[in-house]
Parts: sequence; structure tokens; C-alpha cells
Amino acid sequence: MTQLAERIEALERGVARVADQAPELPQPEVVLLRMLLMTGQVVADQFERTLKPHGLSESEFRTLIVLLSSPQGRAHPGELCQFATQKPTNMTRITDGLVRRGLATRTPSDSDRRRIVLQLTPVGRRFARKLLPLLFPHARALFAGFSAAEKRALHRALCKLLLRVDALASTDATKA
Amino acid sequence: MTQLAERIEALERGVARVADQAPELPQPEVVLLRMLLMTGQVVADQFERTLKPHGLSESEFRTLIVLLSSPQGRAHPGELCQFATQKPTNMTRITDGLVRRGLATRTPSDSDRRRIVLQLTPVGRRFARKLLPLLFPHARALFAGFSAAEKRALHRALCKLLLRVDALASTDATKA
DNA sequence: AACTGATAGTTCATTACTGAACTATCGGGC
DNA sequence: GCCCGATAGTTCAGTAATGAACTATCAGTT
Repeated sequence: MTQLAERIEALERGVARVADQAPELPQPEVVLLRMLLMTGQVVADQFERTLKPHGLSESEFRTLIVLLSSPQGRAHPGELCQFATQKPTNMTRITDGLVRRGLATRTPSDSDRRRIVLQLTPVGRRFARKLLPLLFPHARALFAGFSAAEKRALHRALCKLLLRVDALASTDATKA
Repeated sequence: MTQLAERIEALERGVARVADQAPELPQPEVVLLRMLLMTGQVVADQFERTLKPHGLSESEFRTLIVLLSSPQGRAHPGELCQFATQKPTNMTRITDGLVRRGLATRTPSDSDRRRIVLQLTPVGRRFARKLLPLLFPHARALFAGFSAAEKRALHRALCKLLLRVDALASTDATKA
């Protein structure tokens, strides 16, 4: 259906056309950004489709796996927000769902009573372990054409970008 | 607020911990994927915040700019869907908004009466041109630490990924 | 001990997005 | 000329995500 290959070319042409109308436009950077966002989106979509038959959205799945990856399968909502990149409001909703399905339990922490402890149940653990491998083929296939060096380079590039975003966000915050 | 740097480390530790429980997990690939999605999300968020004061969401903005980038500021909804990565349903809603604000007009095409022609109005063009530069500093800043070679490498990597997603999507389609 | 500013999580109202069904049109084969 | 599968866009009903306000608790100050 998609022919993303053509879309890349079209994207570059499009950006060039815009650059004509806005000369200070940092053309290569904008192309990279659009490609980055586009890639993220289509990959996430792909995952979404894979998970849907099992009744989980990508973000619910992400949350579940972060919980699985936490020591003892236990974490606070705030931690899940960080590592699953979700806003608190949404995390409440998502964990509501997990609890309702019996995949996790929610109990107040006694060291800090503002906090909540989410604990993966045995059922939740089994479910997570069952679902997880469904995505391995995708993950492998996506990077099939990559040499180890290319993967390292991409890793480094993404690290840099994330650090930059961080810096940007904080300067914005001070400005505001 | 965020300290994304620490999150990267935490992410790697988390993936390692999950890998203990699911040995066939393609660890470096999963880390890369998570970083990719995370980067996309936080960058998009950043843009969202920048645009919000002007009454546009990131996806509306994207649509507007694709329209600006189209020859004569004119395009069909389907094309916008492709280049702004949106589903048709959502594109209807988004273009409704653009039309309502007088940024674009919607007229049926006479060569093919199923189709609609969206045409950027002068107001829309001015608006797009005014907003666009707001994001240039971000774009530049994000890639500030990148050499030309690194940018090229990232470009190549993203191209490869997009092609792969394409291939994946079509094999899924035939399977289904 | 009482006060203050910060933090964790939730609730509620609003906005954004999605899938499935539907309408209108197209273009090719008969 | 008519049928047919395919395509473009929309509508509608349901799901997901967000921001702003609120509650409860905490840790440090006086």
C-alpha cells in the first residue's frame, strides 16, 4: 500500500520547495526530523497492529513491559511515566486497565504514602512473557540490513538527540 | 525536569533485565527501537508545546506545511495523508479545521469528482510562513553536535528503516 | 509543632485519533 | 451501455491522550 521509498523522495522535494519560500530553513535538519518522526510513527503503528489482536495498545504494552523490566516486577506510576514516556494522567488510565484485567495490583506504599506501588501479578508476568516475543521478528527484521557499526552509529546519534532535547526543554523552562 | 540522559541508562538496564527473562530477545535492536520511539515522542512533544500558543497542534501544522510544500499550495486529502502520515478519517477532521479558519479552501476536483482539492488561501500561506521559522531554532539546536558525516549516516539509517517497515507491512498484508 | 513549597497521583472536562460502515465516483471488461 | 471491483472521502460511534484543577502527603524551615 504505502511505498515509503517514494515518500522519502517526495519529502525531500517538498522540503526543498518550502525552502524556496523560507530561505533560512535548515534543510537537511528538517528532512532528518521529518524522517525521524515518520519512522517513529510507522514503527509504532506496526507494533500497534501486532498487539491489537491481544487486546493491548502499544502504550499499554510498553507500560506492561517496563513493569516487567523493573526489579521484582514492581514500580511506582511516576517511574512508569518516565520510562514509558507517558503523562501521569494517561498512566492512571493505563494502570487502571492493567489492574482491572488482573495483570497488576495497586497498593499504597508505606514508606511514602503519597506513592502507589504497582506490582506485576503472576498472570501479568506470564502474559507479558508470552506477548513480548511477538515483536522480536519485527525488531530483528527492521535492523536486518544494519552492520554492527551502523547500529552503534545510530545509537550514538539517538543519544545525542535525546541529550539535546533535554537541554532544549530546560532552556524553554527557564525562559517561561 | 526530565534528565533523559539517566533514562537512557535506565532503559538499557531495563532491557537487559527483560533479556534475562526472554533469552531470544534481540537486545541491541530493542534498545535502538525504544530510543527511536522515545526520541520521536519527545521531539514531537517539544514541537507541540511550541505551536500550541498559536492554536495549532503538531499534526495540524504538519498538514499545513505539507500543503505549503505542494505545487501551487494545492493537494488532495489523500496526498496529505501520505506525506503528513495521517489516517483519512483524521485528515478530514484536520482539514475541516483549516477550512473553518480560512487557511484553506475545499473544492471538488472536476477531473475526478471523487476527489477534493485543498487550496491554501493567501491567509493560510502567510500564516504558515510566519509559523514555520519558529521551529528552525529547534531543528538547528537538535543537530548542533552533528558533523555532516553523522547527518548523512543518520539519513541513511532512517532510509533503511523506512524501507524495511515498508517491506514488513506488505508481508503482513499478504499473510492476512 | 505549624507553615510552606514541592511531589505523587487522581478526577473531570476536553480534544485527538481510530476503525468500520457508508456514499459517490471511476475505469476496465463484457 | 452496464456491471464490477477499486478508490476517495466522509460520517459516526468508540477509544486514547491531554491540561488544569484538586487531594494527600512529604520534607525542610522557622
